[in-house]
Amino acid sequence: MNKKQALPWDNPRFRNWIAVARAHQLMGLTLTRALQGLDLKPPHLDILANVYRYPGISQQDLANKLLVGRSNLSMLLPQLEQRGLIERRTDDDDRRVLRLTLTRKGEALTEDALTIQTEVIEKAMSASSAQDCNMVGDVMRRMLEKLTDGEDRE
Amino acid sequence: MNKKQALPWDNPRFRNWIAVARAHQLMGLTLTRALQGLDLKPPHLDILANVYRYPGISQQDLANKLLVGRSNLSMLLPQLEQRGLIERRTDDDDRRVLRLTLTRKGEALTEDALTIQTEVIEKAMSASSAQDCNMVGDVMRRMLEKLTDGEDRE
DNA sequence: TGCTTTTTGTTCATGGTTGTACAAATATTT
DNA sequence: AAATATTTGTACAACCATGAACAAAAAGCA
Repeated sequence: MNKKQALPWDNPRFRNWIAVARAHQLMGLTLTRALQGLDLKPPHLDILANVYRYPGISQQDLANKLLVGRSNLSMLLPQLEQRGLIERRTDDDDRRVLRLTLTRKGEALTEDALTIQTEVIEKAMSASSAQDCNMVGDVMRRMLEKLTDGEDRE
Repeated sequence: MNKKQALPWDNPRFRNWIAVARAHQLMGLTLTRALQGLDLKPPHLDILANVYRYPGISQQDLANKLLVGRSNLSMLLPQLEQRGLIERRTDDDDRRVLRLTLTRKGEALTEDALTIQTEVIEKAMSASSAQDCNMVGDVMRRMLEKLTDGEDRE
């Protein structure tokens, strides 16, 4: 009869990954709402947080870290620049690249936003032990390796 | 000196969640490329997979399952309908709701796409034991509970 | 040096997602 | 029964993200 040919939902890895996807999406929604008082959305915070952590990063390197296209940043960065959160200065050694840094205001806002994000994350993960959370991180980092490995060749 | 006021990246839960977010995004990119032979994108597959699993589901219920807005489905479903993958029939008992089902063609395509998705997932998670994967799923499901709990009250 | 190739960032057209405002059908209240 | 409220799906404008085509700068090579 071949009822439904072994539903993927019976596959443990499949089912568990779906849970990851749902959790991530719901986290995105929650974070969006938590950040709206700062007039920030998750994509903006991703940018700010990485410039906060890696001052002077180039747009290309930032795009690689965020796993987004360069054109994306070309659209978003001018907004953040006009809001006075970020500065773009062309590198003297290589006049193609724009180096990104946060302004005072940008740093302050980023710290506020990261505090909020951390609270949301800690609350959401509070039902799991630190050990379990580390296990999750380990599995994810192994996945990142697996996925980036098979990527270059081609 | 207050160097950088305890970076969130020093927080284990924060750091582990960032790994989840990156893995999810990279998985999305990988799946996008794996599906492009079928002319499907992940959002379309999400819809098809859920209609496959819950035939006769309403658009509202589907939106809830996918954690997206109704308007989103109002935009996407007509496309899938015109491609002959999905059928929308108004419920006789409640003529507001549209009940969704897959056509033969839609079922076949969905099965192909799910096979591909399952392969991608299994490959990505192949570096982790089944037990670890289950642990990940458990943590994620607990997060979903935590996040949906604090949501309604307001 | 002069030519080609690569890298970096921008622009533009396209498509997915959202929230708001709306119309129709149903449920609830009076 | 009549008025009101809620629910379901749609229309529209705004925003985010992408890939392709492009210009400028740098690197590699003849």
